[in-house]
Amino acid sequence: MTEQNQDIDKLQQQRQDKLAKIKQLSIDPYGSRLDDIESASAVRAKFDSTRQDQTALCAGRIVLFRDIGKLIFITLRDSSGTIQLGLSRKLLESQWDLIKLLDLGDVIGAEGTLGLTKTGELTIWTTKVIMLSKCVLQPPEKFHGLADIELRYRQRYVDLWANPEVMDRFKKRIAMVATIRNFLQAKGFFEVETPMMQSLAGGAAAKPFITHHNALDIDLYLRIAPELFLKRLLVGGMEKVFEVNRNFRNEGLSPRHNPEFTMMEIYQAYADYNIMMDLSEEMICLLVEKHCEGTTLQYGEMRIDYSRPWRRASYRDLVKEYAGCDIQDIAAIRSKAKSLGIEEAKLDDDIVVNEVFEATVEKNLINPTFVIDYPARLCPLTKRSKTNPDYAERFELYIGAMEVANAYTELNDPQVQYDNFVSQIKGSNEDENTFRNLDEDFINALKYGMPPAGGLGVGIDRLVMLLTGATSIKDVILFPLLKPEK
RNA sequence: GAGGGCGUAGCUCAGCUGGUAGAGCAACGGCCUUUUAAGCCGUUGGUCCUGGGUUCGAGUCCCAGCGCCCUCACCA
Repeated sequence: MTEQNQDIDKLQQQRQDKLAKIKQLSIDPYGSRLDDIESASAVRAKFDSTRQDQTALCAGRIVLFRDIGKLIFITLRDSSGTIQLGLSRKLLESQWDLIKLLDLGDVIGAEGTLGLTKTGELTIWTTKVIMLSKCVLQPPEKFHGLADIELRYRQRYVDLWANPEVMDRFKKRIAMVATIRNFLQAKGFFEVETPMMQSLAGGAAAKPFITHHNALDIDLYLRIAPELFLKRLLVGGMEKVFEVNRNFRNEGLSPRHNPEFTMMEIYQAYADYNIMMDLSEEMICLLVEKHCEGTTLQYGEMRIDYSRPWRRASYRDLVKEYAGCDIQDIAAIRSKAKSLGIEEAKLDDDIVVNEVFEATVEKNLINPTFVIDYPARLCPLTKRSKTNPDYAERFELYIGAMEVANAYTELNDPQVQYDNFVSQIKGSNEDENTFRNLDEDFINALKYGMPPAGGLGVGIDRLVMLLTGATSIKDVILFPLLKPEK
């Protein structure tokens, strides 16, 4: 039985009728394996206008259809781009019945001879059309594409071919992640995978998602960070490791936040946060060089200059510069906080300082800026500065007023780490609903001795946003979270 | 979670201070062998997001709900 019913709309019914007619021609409307296909861009690249004997076989979706009677021009799209097919009745008399049943949106293969039209358009003068998949739904309008934002996210499978810039952006993301992997592997980093389901969600201050394992009858948390497992690998003797994978945080959505997002974390034994700074600068500049046009990129209203060297400024100096007060001067900081409308009275000193930082400094950090040396109390997993123990050897990288990376000289003293965890748990309040657990096994690992190390976390989605000009994180995630319909 | 905006044909969009639903693309029929969002002639197509209410009359006004977007909050 079919799922067809009276509710099926007229446009769909017309296409179903064509599908039936294709079957009557003894042709499978859903095709089969097709070997030796060339991409549209590969065919464009190989075409030699001095030759008349070149052939090509392409496969893709019909996105434009121009029927001139005994001649039909089709624009076929694959992930590499488009190529024009010329279907002449003279050449394709035996297949003309099938050709008259083709619709916009159908997936077909076409084989023929390459040539140029009068107007110089590269064309496959087709000698054989291969039906690969019938499209029984009406595709979006050919010129505007799919514009409805909600539909674009819900039906990304249409968005990707209806709006070529969407395919291009995701291809860029894919290429950038590949560049990152190659870059790190060439430096001798091991790419590893650590648990996404954890019995303790640690390594960050965030609300986790909870799930349940039936056989063991235990609750598990989707990880909020891979940090504590990657450091265990340092203890295990892997000196250089990285992981690119999803983190999950049970928080609100925004143009910069998706509940699952891709984080890359890198750990390097015998290094420190200065080495991580150099590494991140080198890596992101490589991405700009390989995947972007020029070193100054437009992002929304901002023009961001990625040329090296990037600014490195201390947290304290930046607060002085943009808030006009010294973070050591708590009275001044509190009065500044009040003037910014921050309810500072019930907050700890260091939290107030950070509120002031976020309210005054962040929005000014347009060009890549390393904010270095954070107040130590904000950094429970970070080693303190030897020269001034009030500060931790930590930096955050800001680009386009957005935090894209966070790095430390990793704390490797098990006793200090233990004390930090305990005081952090004490400091957390109930309505915060943030899970803070003491990971005793992690402390145990540190007791075996973790080499001094630098660690770096990079928000891949945000980096891709910046480098592809996407102002919403949903535009760099293939299937962003949306509420289910109805 | 709070505030603001949006939801009309398969798609992209009009629709004024309330008067009975429109265009382009797509589709269908016709013409056309070098088009480029092909063109020309003709035709079809609507639970105006859902449910209430006000009104002689609601796409339009009011209330509630659903979804999306923006801003804010939590955070990366």
